[in-house]
Amino acid sequence: MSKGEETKAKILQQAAELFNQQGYAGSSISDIMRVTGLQKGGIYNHFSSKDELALQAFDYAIAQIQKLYRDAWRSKRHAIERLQAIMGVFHRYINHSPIKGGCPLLNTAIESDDTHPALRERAQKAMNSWRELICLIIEKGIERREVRPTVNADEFATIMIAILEGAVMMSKLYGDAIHLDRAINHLNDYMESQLRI
Amino acid sequence: MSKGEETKAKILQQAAELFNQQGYAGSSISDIMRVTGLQKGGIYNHFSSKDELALQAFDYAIAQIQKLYRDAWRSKRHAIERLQAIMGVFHRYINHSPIKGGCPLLNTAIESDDTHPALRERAQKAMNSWRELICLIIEKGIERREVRPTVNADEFATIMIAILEGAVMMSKLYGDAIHLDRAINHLNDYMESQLRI
DNA sequence: TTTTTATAAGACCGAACGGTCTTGAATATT
DNA sequence: AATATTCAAGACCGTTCGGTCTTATAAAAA
Repeated sequence: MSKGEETKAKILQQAAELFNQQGYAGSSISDIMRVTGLQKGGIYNHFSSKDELALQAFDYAIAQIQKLYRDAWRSKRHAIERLQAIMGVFHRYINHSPIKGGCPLLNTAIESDDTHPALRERAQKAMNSWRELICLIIEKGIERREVRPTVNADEFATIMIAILEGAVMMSKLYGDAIHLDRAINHLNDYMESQLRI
Repeated sequence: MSKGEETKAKILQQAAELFNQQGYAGSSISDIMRVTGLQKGGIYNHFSSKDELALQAFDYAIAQIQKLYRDAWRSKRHAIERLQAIMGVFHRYINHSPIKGGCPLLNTAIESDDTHPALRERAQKAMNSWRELICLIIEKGIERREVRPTVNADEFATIMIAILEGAVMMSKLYGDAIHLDRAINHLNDYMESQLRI
């Protein structure tokens, strides 16, 4: 990796964290200069605009967590265990994350939905890929007789993601992990009683 | 209501809607001037700063929806019906709201948690009052033998709010009400199978 | 080692920001 | 009807915004 590529990666990492805490509208170029320790020239040499940086920083944040998901579910064979592994990654990511500020998908979805079409589209795609991952695990689980064939994968994905993201919002609001813990307990109970054969 | 009080109320209504769509950092005084049709003098005559307006606008938005909740649950006698009535208000509020942009509590919680302590505190209080309302309904329901005495009211409140808010995020992200509908169906099923005696 | 290229600094720009203050007009009070 | 008060307009202020461009230097290629 050349000097320039290294600088660009560092900007993305630090900008992603800043955006995740302060939002896109709430973060100025000066803020980015401060956290990166660079001047304007150093930033605009790699990104054509604040907007472009925001889009790439979001993609960077999502790519990071997607890698964690992939590793987690591949390490398990049973569908229920795979879903639990994903919840475990989510839990760890929120409580001691490489990118502070909670879930980038949640934060970006909330901020962009009425204001920033390009960012919203990226958030939609990230959400699609998460939903599809959950659906795939469940459908494979049905094939393997681990999950009841009556389960609607798409509906379960909605419920699972909604509870996790809603609970993160509450835990961050209070600075208390208990809400996310309750959400995960609820999902575990629900999977045992409604999904597992 | 005097002329001035009327103007102030109009500013609050329109600012609340703007903030709910664009966020606090994403809305400028010029934006407020545009939606209210007033000049700076007209706004700063009623509010000492943008921050003060933001706080009062949030309180205004929350007071509006709290009134709807109160009316809804008082119209029912059975605990399960009361919870369903609250979900009904939430559903209607999101889909054809007096204040566009989704749930102000969700939006404000997400934006304020790392950036705006005063606003965060207000969001915490609003969340507390929602949780307490749900707890109260359940505890009364237990007393009246409508709800199983084993139910943990506080835990249920977390789950109910998390699913609803998470699902609103998804429905707003996609512009598709299906996710919120699924969340409400899930909660209804859950209440029937786990709460109702 | 020399030459070329990539990289980051930072002065600079116009526009927009949040906020102040004076002033004329509209509204209440008497 | 006369007076006192409230109210909103809008010019104005210093600061910060996102973004551009030239330039010295560091890194890479020859």
